[in-house]
Amino acid sequence: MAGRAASSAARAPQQRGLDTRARIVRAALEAFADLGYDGATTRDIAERAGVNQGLITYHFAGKLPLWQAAMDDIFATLQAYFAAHLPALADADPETRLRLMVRQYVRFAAAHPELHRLMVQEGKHDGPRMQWLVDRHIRPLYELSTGLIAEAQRSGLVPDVPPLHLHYLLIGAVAHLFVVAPEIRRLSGRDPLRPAAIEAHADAVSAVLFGLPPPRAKKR
Amino acid sequence: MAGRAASSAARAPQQRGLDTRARIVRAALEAFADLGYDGATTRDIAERAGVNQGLITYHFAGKLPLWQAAMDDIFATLQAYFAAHLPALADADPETRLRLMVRQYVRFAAAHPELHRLMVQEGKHDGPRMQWLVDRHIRPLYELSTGLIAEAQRSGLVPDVPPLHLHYLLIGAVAHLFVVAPEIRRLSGRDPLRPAAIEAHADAVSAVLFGLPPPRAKKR
DNA sequence: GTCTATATTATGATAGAC
DNA sequence: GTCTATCATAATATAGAC
Repeated sequence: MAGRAASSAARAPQQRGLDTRARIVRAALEAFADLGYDGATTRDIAERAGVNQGLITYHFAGKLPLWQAAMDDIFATLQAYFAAHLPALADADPETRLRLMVRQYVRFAAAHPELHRLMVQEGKHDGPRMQWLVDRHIRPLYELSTGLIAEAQRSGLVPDVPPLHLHYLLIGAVAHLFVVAPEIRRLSGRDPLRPAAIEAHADAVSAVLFGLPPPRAKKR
Repeated sequence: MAGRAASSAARAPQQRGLDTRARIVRAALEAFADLGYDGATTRDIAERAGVNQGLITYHFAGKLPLWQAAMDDIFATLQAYFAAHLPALADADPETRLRLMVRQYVRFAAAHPELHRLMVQEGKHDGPRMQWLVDRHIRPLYELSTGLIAEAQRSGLVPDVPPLHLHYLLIGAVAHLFVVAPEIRRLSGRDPLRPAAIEAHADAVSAVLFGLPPPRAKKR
């Protein structure tokens, strides 16, 4: 009884809270991405998470800390995604590796359009939130990306334009289709999040960035 | 006196109102683009326009009609911009004409980042506002753009990928840099809205879309 | 940990003075 | 046409029951 109570006291009091906390974070990601920081309400987030609004103040100190936790979560997801997929292409030639990295990035953007929705929401106006985001998450990714771009340019694999421009050009080229997926559904009746459409978009990005098709080299 | 009163009654009673109405519309464009439909408040819009909040109800029926008027305004600006610039390149060869059109589009996106901010805000979630926007403004532009893309593909000027994908790829590639300009300023210390940066971005888009540099053809 | 109040503030819309 | 004043509603945050 003592042992059971002890283990229960050491685990359960956190476990349920951690589950709830995670559900709130995921609900917050969707809400902030859809409606922006101001547009999203803690009541809406609590409702999406299936919990009471007062719990947000308990698990987080308020709306801003919740937003910060949500941003930490999505960037951790991004990092875990690439950590899981990059080793698989370690033994490819540089061009194939680059093409596959771009394809993985397209797939991630399709699987998590909320990341780019959040980045657009926050990138539009300077302020404490953006400063926090740039220092904590954006700058490290930017350094990594522009480093890879400069290397690819030295190898002649991608056009020799300023890495800053190529970096943001690529983000927009990859993500915009998925960011406005509901618009495209209404406009064309087709769903850009279908696997076939995702691969078609990866082909399209590869074609404009590297030259024509990705696996099969076509001569004409 | 009758004539003066008549002309005054036919003009002045509207003129001041029209000026105020236009100032409100411009303020609304900025607010909706920055904060989204829900995040933007009529009080904030009135303050940006330098008028009282009650005036919005007078000039527009409410928040939604104001949003519609703002969308009509920015798309009219887009149409006027291309109507003013396209005739100048009527007597160029097809490739030069395409390159210049893309450059003009880059310049417009830099001059009016609020258009793309608004499109991202509204393209994310379906609903009556998006339906109105697609039917009234997005679909006609989409038909025009994909028609031009298909023609350019038949001439071998741009990669042969689905026009839907190339259309949204291009929008993202062109506009994202300007949409998140404040982020880039904080990240890099450089302003993407400088004329030199705008032209550099047009060069970058041209390089990835058409192949290397724009005016001077480089052989290697 | 989770819930039900509630205090305070801010929103969209309206009524009426000028 | 433009303003001030106000209503009803909904927001964040907090206090306290369970």
